[in-house]
Amino acid sequence: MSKSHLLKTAEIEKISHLDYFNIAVSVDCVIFGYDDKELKVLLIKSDLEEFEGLYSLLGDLVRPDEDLDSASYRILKERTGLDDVYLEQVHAFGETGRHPSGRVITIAYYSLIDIKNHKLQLSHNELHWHSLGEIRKLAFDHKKILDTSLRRLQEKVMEDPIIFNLLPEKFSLRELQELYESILGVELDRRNFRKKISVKDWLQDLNEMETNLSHRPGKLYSVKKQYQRKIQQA
Amino acid sequence: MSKSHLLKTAEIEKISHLDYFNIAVSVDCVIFGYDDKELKVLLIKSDLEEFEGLYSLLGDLVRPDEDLDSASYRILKERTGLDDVYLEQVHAFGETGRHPSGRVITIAYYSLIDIKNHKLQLSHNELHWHSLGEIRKLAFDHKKILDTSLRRLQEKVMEDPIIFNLLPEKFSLRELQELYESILGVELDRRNFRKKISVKDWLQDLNEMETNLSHRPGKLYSVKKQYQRKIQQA
DNA sequence: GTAATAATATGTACCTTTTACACATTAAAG
DNA sequence: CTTTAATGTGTAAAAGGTACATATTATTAC
Repeated sequence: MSKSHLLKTAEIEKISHLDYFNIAVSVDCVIFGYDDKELKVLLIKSDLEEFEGLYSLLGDLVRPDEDLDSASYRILKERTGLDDVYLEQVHAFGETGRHPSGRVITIAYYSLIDIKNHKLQLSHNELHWHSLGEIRKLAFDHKKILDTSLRRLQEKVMEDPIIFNLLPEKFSLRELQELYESILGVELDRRNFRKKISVKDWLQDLNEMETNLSHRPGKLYSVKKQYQRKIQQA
Repeated sequence: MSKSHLLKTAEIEKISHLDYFNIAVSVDCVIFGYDDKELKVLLIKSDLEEFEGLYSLLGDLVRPDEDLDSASYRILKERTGLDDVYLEQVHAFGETGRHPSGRVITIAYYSLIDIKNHKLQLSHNELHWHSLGEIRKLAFDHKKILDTSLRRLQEKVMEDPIIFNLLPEKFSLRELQELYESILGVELDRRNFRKKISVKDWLQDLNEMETNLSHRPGKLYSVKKQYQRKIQQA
């Protein structure tokens, strides 16, 4: 059961005579990463016949004895090996027809991880990073979940210092700006961007420079300790 | 079952041997109203022994064949007789210990209704309007749900024309300002408030005046037709 | 070692939005 | 017709956002 959040039809039927307990609850994680100057999301090939060839988000059923938040942490840990991630609940999706095998409502979370730093065990898992621009269709209602999560991330990213979860510990202002541009889908003016960031006072100047570039290196920064929040409560 | 969203312990135990289907799903509605210059919320006396004397939000279990949104509409309709209301999903609350009788996760919605216009059948129902300032403690985790919903309403109310769901069809700018002040918990400057509202262009000047006042009456406005949205999608 | 390259770092003028604040007007009541 | 209790309105200052150009620096190629 932990290998997939998909329900087998037999399991649904076994309990369908019970009136109020034949709704299954799952958690789906929109795992955002940033690499190669593009915002990406971690997807798995759907193993459901109905969705052959399509990818889906990572999810699993919620266990009777675990909190919703814990379930999303567990899924991330099981699938990626990571346990030090930013996670935030987005929305509950519960239309009757959303799962072909039966009634499953799902609570969507998004998470932000630093692809480079955390080496995932992707290969044996059929997990792959997909650029957001290239995703047209996903299994279930996962495209809608992805869109909603991205919108939520966009709304939040200028207000709260969560973006640093997508970056390595040390980064330049250019890298930070490029990441903002990927998330927001707009180009930003460098001088205005730096002004705006410096007003927020999120960054620690490390007095170090980029290395291994074929041009003038930029200063390196990290996020100040007090802004390294990983968890977001309701 | 439709009379309450509370679970009887026997029902929980009957299905507890099933691994993934003994999570019940409920919907709880934070029903906001505005009357007597105060923001109010509709509560019912808890019929659970554990919460004797406490009030709780209106909720019910989600039926296997109904969408989450439909469930929240149904609850509102059953409890208040209203079917023309603004509803928006807020958050899923799913800690293991949140319901004393078993595992129940709940999806919270808030709704905005015009108390004066819609005469509810409150009496036979043990339903009562409570001023937000006076609520200290509620059954279950409903205080937390209420706080989260209010915060969400506050974030949204200056951006989207949803506030008019709390007012009668015709209202003065003073009434509108007082309502904003109740929701946001701050005092607003009259001239600046009017400027801000007029920029948004949400209002239709009705060329009518208030009546039955012992002072100079104000102009009456209504929200423009195109902003009379009732439903809010994910 | 000098020039070319490709980036970093920085400031100012303009415009828009937000804030603070005061006085003339009006309908009703006495 | 005076008092009351509210409505309706504008302007100046501050803060925040936008548009925009030049000097500097580490590296690479010659």
